[in-house]
Amino acid sequence: MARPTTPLLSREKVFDAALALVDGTGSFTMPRLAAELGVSASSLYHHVPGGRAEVVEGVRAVVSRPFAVLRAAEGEPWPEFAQRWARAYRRSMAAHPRVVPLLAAQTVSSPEVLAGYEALAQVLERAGADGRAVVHVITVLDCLVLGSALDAGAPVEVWADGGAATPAMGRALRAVTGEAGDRSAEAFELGLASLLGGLGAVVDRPR
Amino acid sequence: MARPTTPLLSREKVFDAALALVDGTGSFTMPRLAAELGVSASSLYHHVPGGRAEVVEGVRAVVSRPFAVLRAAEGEPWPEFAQRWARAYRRSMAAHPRVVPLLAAQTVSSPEVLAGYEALAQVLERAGADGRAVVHVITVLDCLVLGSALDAGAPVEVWADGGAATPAMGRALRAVTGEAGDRSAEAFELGLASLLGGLGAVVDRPR
DNA sequence: ACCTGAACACCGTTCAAGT
DNA sequence: ACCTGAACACCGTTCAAGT
Repeated sequence: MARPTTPLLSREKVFDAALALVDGTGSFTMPRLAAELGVSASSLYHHVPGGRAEVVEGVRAVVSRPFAVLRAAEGEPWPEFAQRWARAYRRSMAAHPRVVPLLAAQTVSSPEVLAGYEALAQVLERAGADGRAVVHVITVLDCLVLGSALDAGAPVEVWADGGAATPAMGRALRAVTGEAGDRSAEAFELGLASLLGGLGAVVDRPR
Repeated sequence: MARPTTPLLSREKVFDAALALVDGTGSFTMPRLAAELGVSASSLYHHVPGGRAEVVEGVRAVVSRPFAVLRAAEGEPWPEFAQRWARAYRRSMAAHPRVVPLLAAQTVSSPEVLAGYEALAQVLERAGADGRAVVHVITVLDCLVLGSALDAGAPVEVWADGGAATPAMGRALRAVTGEAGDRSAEAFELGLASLLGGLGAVVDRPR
């Protein structure tokens, strides 16, 4: 067919298909992605010249969208916004658990996602935090979110079947399984509440 | 040469060489690993029948050793041990930043590393924490450690050169660069202190 | 501009063959 | 038991060729 009258591909289509592939199978390859789109592998490079790494970054932007568009309301206190920020970020990632390890292996360069970080930096700055405090608070929240998103995708059974080798872990897990609620999300909320308490001192009274 | 009188390889040698390769280049492949060991790729499978995934798990065990051998002292209070635990775990990982994304992509199955988690579970259990509390506390600390270890390996320049798009992040980072001290480690300490404060309520007064 | 097929240098893994 | 080379099905990426 060579050049079709209307393009078969677009960046959007490529990223969406890649996300669907990772959600469904846990990984993606350029040939499989092309097949899914009914196209040859080399066609992808016309729309995504950066190749595989650019596809991953595009998937990051798609997955992070609900988080990346967050902006503080007029006069919203920083702890409120930081809480919204961290929750939205984790939710975005945890909704696509198999994508997270893929993203963790690559540095953030998507402008949309960077804008999400900038929003929090501005709120902290306006609250009177100095540079150190801004960097530390964002780093800590980022760590908890990323760690929790990874955790949300990992199967728990590992610990349980350790059997004789990990009796205390086994007991704790048996006590929790079958309960309502999301173990990973609950732990995240516990951690977030603790962090926001502790971080208050750093923002409100910069050293 | 076929079968040598004394084996050329051992599991230890394979794991150590893989770690060195990842530390040095950021990744490893079976052929490159074999070349580094002066051996053919197919030889590796005699010592590591599980292939690539087993090598990754072996590297995890090597990297985590300083953490995995931790045990609580007689009568050591749980917050003290939890702090030692989290610090040792993060230090082990942050010492090999390029290995962390590799490990994050794969579920923990190394018995040595699982024993490290079991040690913390036992301390929490003895302190009177119920199953829910044990699981939540370990999960939260695990998230912070893993997130921070990933963060420790990521380059920061990304934010700075966003330029006009991320002015507040840029200001904050310029204020911090050139300072003594490790940004990632400081943020981790801040987060750890906050968490241990907040988690106390859950352990000491299980719901 | 956009798609294709052929080609290149690489993967991870298996397996019969050697000692 | 331990190492080898050949083989297999697969990668990511490039590029000349077509419309």
